[in-house]
Amino acid sequence: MKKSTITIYDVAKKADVSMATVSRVVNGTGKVKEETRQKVQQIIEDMGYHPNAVARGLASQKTTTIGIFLPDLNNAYFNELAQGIDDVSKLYNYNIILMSSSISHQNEKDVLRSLFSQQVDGIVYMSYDISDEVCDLLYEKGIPTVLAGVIDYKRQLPSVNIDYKAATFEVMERFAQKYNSIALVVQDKNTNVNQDFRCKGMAEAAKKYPKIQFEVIRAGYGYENGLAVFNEVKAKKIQAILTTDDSVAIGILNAASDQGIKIPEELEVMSAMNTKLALMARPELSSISQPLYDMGAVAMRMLTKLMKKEVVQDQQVILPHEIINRKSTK
Amino acid sequence: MKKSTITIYDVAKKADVSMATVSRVVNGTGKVKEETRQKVQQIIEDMGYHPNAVARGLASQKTTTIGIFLPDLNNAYFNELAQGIDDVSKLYNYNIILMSSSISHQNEKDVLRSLFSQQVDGIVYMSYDISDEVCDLLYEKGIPTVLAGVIDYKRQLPSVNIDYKAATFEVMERFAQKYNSIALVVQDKNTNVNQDFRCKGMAEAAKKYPKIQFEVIRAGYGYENGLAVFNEVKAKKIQAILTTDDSVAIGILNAASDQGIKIPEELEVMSAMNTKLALMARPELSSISQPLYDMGAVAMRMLTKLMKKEVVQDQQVILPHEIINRKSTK
DNA sequence: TATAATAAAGTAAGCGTTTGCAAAAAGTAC
DNA sequence: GTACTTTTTGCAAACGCTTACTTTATTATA
Repeated sequence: MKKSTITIYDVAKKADVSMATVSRVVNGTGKVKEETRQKVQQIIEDMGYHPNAVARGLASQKTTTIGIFLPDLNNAYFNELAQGIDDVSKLYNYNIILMSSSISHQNEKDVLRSLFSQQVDGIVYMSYDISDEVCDLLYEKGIPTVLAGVIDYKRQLPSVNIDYKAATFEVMERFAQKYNSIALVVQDKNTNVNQDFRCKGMAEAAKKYPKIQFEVIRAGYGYENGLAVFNEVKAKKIQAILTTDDSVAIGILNAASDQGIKIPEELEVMSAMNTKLALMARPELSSISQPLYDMGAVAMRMLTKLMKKEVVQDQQVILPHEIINRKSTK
Repeated sequence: MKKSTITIYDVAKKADVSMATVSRVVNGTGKVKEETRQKVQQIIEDMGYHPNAVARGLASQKTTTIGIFLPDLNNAYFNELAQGIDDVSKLYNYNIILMSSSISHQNEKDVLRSLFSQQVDGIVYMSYDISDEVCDLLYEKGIPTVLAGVIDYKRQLPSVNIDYKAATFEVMERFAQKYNSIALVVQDKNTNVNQDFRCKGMAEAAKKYPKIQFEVIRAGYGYENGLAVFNEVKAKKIQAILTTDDSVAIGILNAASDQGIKIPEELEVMSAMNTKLALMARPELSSISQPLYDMGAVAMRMLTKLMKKEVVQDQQVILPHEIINRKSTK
């Protein structure tokens, strides 16, 4: 155990200056004579003084802390986003308070409120979707917030995404040129905007290719659900499939292989997350590539601007996507 | 934008009591007459008052926040541990400040100090290993800390682990009964205690089975390194291999398949993390199972006790491991 | 050299809570 | 009704730092 904490006051006394001066050299604010600056700096180092972030937060009403909200700590999609956020936040010296809501939307508002009471300077919100309620709460609170990989219906909140609708359409169109039975696997949430966009993309394709049969299959997230959904795929004689979640796709892939169905010859599978799982799958998983890391990074960068009250003209960022053909599509 | 924040003072005024009383009902501390309690409670709800965690932290010297330190945000191993931590922390109403050190040990101490200045009540430290320096820093600071999935040489710090040496020995022994050329893939850090234990486990097996050739292969973490390491495996005609990292194992698996090497017939592969990746691999990856989620949970539980200054008799927890045979071993 | 600017340093009032201690109120026992 | 407990409450001092404002020192200007 060390001796009790050293405060700015201790430093001031030892340096024979006022706390204000010490504060100034610590923060680099205001004018301080170079000479005193050095003296104080030296003493700070000698004493091993480290400012108390909590006190600072209370006094300045800024915590240099941002809240990151995500539904699941153990999910490659959010983790890659989070990594982008984390790296940029480091660049700007922000600390991160993590809040996971573990699936249920129920307590989301409480979680958020807890973030508020922590006085975070800003929030990056990630999720499969965002409810109007949450969106309003965030908006009304007036605390800088940006959505990453998710978008709200009303477009009240700044966000960083790809164009889900267009991406889906592209894939669907490509499939439509070769097959007549195509499926989109979508998660069974009701209020999911992102999924909505995907469905719209498919609808558009369906309109353009009226003879082709387009199917929506609803399934949960995760590998097991992919495994499970394969039977439906098989029963319906689907020839090509687009999923949202890599784990689901891999489930389908593996279920197919296990049953001796050849991929991509008998079934083409494309996913839409392009996490690093895609490379580990066999056959390697084709995917719409969302630049997850970049999305996180851009979101965080935007948030720093918002927190500094800089004007950000385009608050609805759409990053380019790609379609990456690996071995699960022809 | 909402009207400016409501403080405990506002509530007190409206309820016509002192701040002290409001504080008491908020925290459930001290005696308050049931009648006033209800009145105040009501007003709190009506006004939508939420205590300011920062001020509270400053006044009480407790932030109900713990720091989680990990090297990589996007790594299934740490994520599963983190999930265990997160769930338990939720149970006890602790918030989480996340700090990732992104690989380099360089700035670890700074990162930790930043955690200190945030006045966290406790720390869960995860990493591939822990340097003596960091260990001492943590120890001297006297802030409750527990290591999860890692152990320090000196055993100064409480920790939760499996018995790496024994687990390795078991696998090695099993391999030794069938083959005469066996490898252990280990990460090329110098000061890695966990790896050390593994090597010791192998050494023991080597001693017991002197005719068998045991090999240590050094490689970095991650899928690509697994891919890369396969050539060495092949060149040395290794027949069975144990890796630390699932991604590395999958790299080996895939490289082998890609080159037409049959697994497990021509090469047995076992890993030691048993993240959910193991199930997604084809063939499914056999693995020593570390109960990662539980390790995280136990670590966090222990931390709560430490923070409450309860005595914890056994501070070096060893959780049982299993050897799970899937399809990559016979 | 006097005077206006400007730079450097200090003062002290917060920031929103908690909490030890004291005061007031409500019970009890006689 | 008095004296003494025991509850309830309120007061006000921290907690460690920032920052508007003031004072003092320094430099530039004429």
